[in-house]
Amino acid sequence: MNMKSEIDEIFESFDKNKIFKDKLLLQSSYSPGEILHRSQQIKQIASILAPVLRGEKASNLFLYGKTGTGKTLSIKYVRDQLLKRLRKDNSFNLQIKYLNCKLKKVSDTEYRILAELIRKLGGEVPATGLPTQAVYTKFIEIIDSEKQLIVLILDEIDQIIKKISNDFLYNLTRLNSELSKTQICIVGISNNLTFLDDLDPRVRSSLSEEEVVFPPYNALQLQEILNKRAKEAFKEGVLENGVVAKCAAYAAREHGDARRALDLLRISGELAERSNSSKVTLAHIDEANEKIERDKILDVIQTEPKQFQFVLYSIIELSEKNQKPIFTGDVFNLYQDLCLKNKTEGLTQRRVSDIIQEFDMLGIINVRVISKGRGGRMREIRLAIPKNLVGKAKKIIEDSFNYQ
DNA sequence: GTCAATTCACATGAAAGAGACCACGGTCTAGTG
DNA sequence: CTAGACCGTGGTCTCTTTCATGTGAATTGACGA
Repeated sequence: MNMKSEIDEIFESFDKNKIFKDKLLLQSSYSPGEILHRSQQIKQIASILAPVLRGEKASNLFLYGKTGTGKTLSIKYVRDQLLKRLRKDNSFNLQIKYLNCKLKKVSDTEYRILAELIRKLGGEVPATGLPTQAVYTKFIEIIDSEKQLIVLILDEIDQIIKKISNDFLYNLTRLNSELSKTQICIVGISNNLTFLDDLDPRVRSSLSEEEVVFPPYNALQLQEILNKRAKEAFKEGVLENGVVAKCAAYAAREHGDARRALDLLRISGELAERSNSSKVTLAHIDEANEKIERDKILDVIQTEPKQFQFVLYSIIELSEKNQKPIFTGDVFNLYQDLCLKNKTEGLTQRRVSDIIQEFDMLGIINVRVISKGRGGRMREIRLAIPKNLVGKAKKIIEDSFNYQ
């Protein structure tokens, strides 16, 4: 977004780097050689998937746990170990493919998931234009072209259900019966604990032949994880006493999310670096915590399409004017005025209603459906942007008004 | 006073349209031998 | 004769509209005490 400050940031950290030794270790994409507090789960996964080493189909596996509890990390670790072991004894063809269903370019449709899978398996599919059935056929073709064993790891598998339907997974689980040579084994990962309940029973039983649960880390475990990485990532002595503990405590409060803890630590370090401090202090953590929150919100606002921004602007205006909670009708009216003033075609109330709901999901507003008896039934909307950000948010939207 | 029907102002769902993008196969055109 | 330009058809995707149905409780009005 603001390119300049990002560039500055990079230059500075190269220029007079007093804080970091190796920042990469704090990036969420980094996978450590050793995973703390997950040996139990990793052992489980390994023993369930072990049959593939003999060329047999393993049970379908289902992993669940909240975000940042090491699911992805663990499965990738096991995958790497399996592949490493395999190389020594290459008597059959094993493929382990990891696919995150939530990535923007992937998610959403059956077509794209299949296309992405095909691409991972070395095929070519155009981004659009083909009938879905054709892609499906091609998928089967490419899988079944030779005798092999495939392990499909589908991360954030709950997204598939939400966006597409049960049918897709159902087809996937039944794939084996359509294949003549190849066998396929599915590992589903979800951070939605209730996900299994909404699942079609047929899918559920076959998808979760085996389950592994990832409990959240507690503050102590988080601390150990952070400590281990911090030792490598930071220069000696730059962390003030209690910094790690505080990061861990913050993250533990957010259902033990290790990724969050690492982000917090990294951004604290960056802030310290930028403010030319030689130490990362407790204050930096608070600052970082705020920054993460702020960036998240402002970024969302900025990248939202125009109509969404109009709606949000209406909400902001209204909630600034009166302290009382506001309702769908108010927002829609003001929104229409706004469109009129800007000579823009407005959306229908149906659509605006959906937009409001989407904002709720993004966490920018809080919404509750209430009934005022004969006064009707509507959403009660409250802005969830911190007060000190409202002005900034408004400005962002105003700026983007002026651009067109 | 009580109880069921009514009514409001939307929420929520389903389906379908518009417009952008794209692949594929067929046809046309121009360049080549 | 053939490679490449061009076009029409039919597909997906996203955002949106249209039409339909659902919904929770205040209000109403009939009813009985």
